[in-house]
Amino acid sequence: MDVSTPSAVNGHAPAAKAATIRDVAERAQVSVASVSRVLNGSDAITESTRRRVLDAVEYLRYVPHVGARSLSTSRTDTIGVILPDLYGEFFSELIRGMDLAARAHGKHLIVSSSHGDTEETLAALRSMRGRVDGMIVLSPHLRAANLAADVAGRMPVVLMNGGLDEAGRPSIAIDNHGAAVTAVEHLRATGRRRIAHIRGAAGNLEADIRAEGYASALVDQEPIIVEGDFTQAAGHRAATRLLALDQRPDAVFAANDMMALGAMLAFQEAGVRCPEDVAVIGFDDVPLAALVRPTLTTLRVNIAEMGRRGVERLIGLVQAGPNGAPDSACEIVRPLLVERQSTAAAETAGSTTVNPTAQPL
Amino acid sequence: MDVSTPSAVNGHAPAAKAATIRDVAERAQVSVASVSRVLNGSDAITESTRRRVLDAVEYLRYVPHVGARSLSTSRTDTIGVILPDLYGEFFSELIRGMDLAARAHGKHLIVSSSHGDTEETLAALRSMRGRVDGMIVLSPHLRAANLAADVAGRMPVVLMNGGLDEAGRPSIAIDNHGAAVTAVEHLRATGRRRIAHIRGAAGNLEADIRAEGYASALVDQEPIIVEGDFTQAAGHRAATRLLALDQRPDAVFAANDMMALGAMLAFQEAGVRCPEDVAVIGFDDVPLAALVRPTLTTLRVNIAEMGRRGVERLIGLVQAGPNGAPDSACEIVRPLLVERQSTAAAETAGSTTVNPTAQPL
DNA sequence: CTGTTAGCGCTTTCAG
DNA sequence: CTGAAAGCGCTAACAG
Repeated sequence: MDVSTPSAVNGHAPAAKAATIRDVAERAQVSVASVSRVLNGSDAITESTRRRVLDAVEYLRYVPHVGARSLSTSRTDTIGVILPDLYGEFFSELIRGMDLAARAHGKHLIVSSSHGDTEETLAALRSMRGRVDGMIVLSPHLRAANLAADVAGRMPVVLMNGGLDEAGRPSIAIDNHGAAVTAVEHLRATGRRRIAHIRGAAGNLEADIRAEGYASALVDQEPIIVEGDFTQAAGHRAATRLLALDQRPDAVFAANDMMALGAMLAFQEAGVRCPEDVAVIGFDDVPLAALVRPTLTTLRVNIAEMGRRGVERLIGLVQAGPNGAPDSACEIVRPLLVERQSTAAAETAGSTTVNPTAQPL
Repeated sequence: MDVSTPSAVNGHAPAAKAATIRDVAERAQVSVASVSRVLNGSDAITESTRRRVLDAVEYLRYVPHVGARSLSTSRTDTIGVILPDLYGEFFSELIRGMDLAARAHGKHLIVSSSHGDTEETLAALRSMRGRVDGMIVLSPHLRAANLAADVAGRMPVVLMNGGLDEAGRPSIAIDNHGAAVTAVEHLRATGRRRIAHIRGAAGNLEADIRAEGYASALVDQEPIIVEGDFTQAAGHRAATRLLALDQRPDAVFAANDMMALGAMLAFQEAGVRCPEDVAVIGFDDVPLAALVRPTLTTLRVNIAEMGRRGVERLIGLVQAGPNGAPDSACEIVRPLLVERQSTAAAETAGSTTVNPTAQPL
């Protein structure tokens, strides 16, 4: 052993260049096939061969080249995720859930954001060819998502884009319509009779469905819908417009929590009390919802769980292979109503004068 | 053309199996080499060849197989990121910044979390071999990070683990010590004389350095340190313990914003006013910091920007190649003091009776 | 049980 | 300007 080589000191080969399976075979005096076998724990192998191989691996610090491996096995053990964006709690929770599930199955995750652009979605998808075994596509636009599924060709794809009408494609979607109805009904049940809606970005599928659900659940009133884009600032602006109305609403259903929070802030600034003067309900149940005062009633979506399910669904498809039973089901996630202070019943609300001097967090 | 094949209708080949470069060559009546040339825009190519190739590509919906390509070019155009966790705003912001930078340079991102475990960190690192051109490693433990850099062998690695003493390795770190000193000095400048510290998890490098910086900046007082773990709940517990002290502190420096918020909540519940009775300063400047009341003074770290810098640094290393000028610099990010209400000067604080009835968000 | 060998899909000399 | 052929590192028959 050439002790003059620095790294030879700790019994390792100089790592000028990463060792290949051939180097290992050579050093262990066996064929590459045997090395491969040992490393993949496949066949029966003589204990002595195994030892020699493992020693060589150790000595050379050999790490199999996944790229090469997947080229020959045509498996990558990686799943691709295409998101419209990476900003905000929704996506980070989703990724976390997916990562957890992926790890549990020994898969890798490769994430790409498309910035909501259909072209970019497709570009991202293409660039994943040969890099992943399957994909999960989130897109606020039905078209992009479906297109993506087409482009993918034989690669399994799970759609998670909020639409329920993914006929023929494996997908997971939130029951946006049903949840919106639940929101309105809850507001009515707590005594509100003039309910407004701050909707999400135009053209966004989920926003459309929630708005539609809202409208369909109204009783004795016309829809009062103001545009938003899922940001807190938009919620603030929308609420300001609502306040300027001749007939102010006594309740607001915001298409997500961040807008609900923005609206609450606007109300507060205007001296309009929540929930006494106006009730507010959000959607998502971001952690923040329980931290503000009044705490925010909302429709909880277990995002990480959705991510997990998406991954497991996809893994199922991958394992089934192209000849597996065709999976065309749309799994539905039903948001859960979480009642908090912001929609406390109108009649009892007035008496909720708990420690008015406290500095709410 | 076989019009009976469904997809032949829109002028495409049946996509039973993804087309390879050979299929394209065959259909275009050229060699695979020419196809490769056209696709890589390399050599000069006859216009007619180019056309034929592009037509074939279009017809076959050919997408190059990145895995195969990288096997022969030994480039992957992908950078790997190993994080201790994926939970919370810090990491999502970091990933967002990294993604932005990666996209800007036409690179992909592959993220893996190690759950803080050194073994897992190494495993993740190994599994990235051949999949990435370089890595960014975040680890709260110096050891894991350094080990990782070793294991990586010839692969460029940028460390982002909070330690400043990464002698000999390219790295990016927050000036935790300096920022902690700034926090203490700010508290003193606003009249506080008995400053406590809620520290981060034991064994966490950043937590250690912040605590040390805190202690070093004290004047005329002994350190008052209570343990935390970066969660809001820990901040709450820690504050409760501080309140039980014989001599209550008149200021608290929490090692991050979430703990600061938890502490504020605890103070509020105990009827202790902030900032009048006790000032609170956090670290990070999460969005929430500006939304609570009182708004939270904190040390802002531009996380997305850090992510961007990490990626660009790594890309630089990758392009420089193994023979590039050795880069052993530690880039330092200095947090910025953002003064808000939670540390308003003691003497003026009393008069800040702005609209006490407002429902703070 | 182990070695030989033919690819996986692509890039890249090296000759025409 | 274009084609033939040699790999990149690994796996998986197929023989021994």
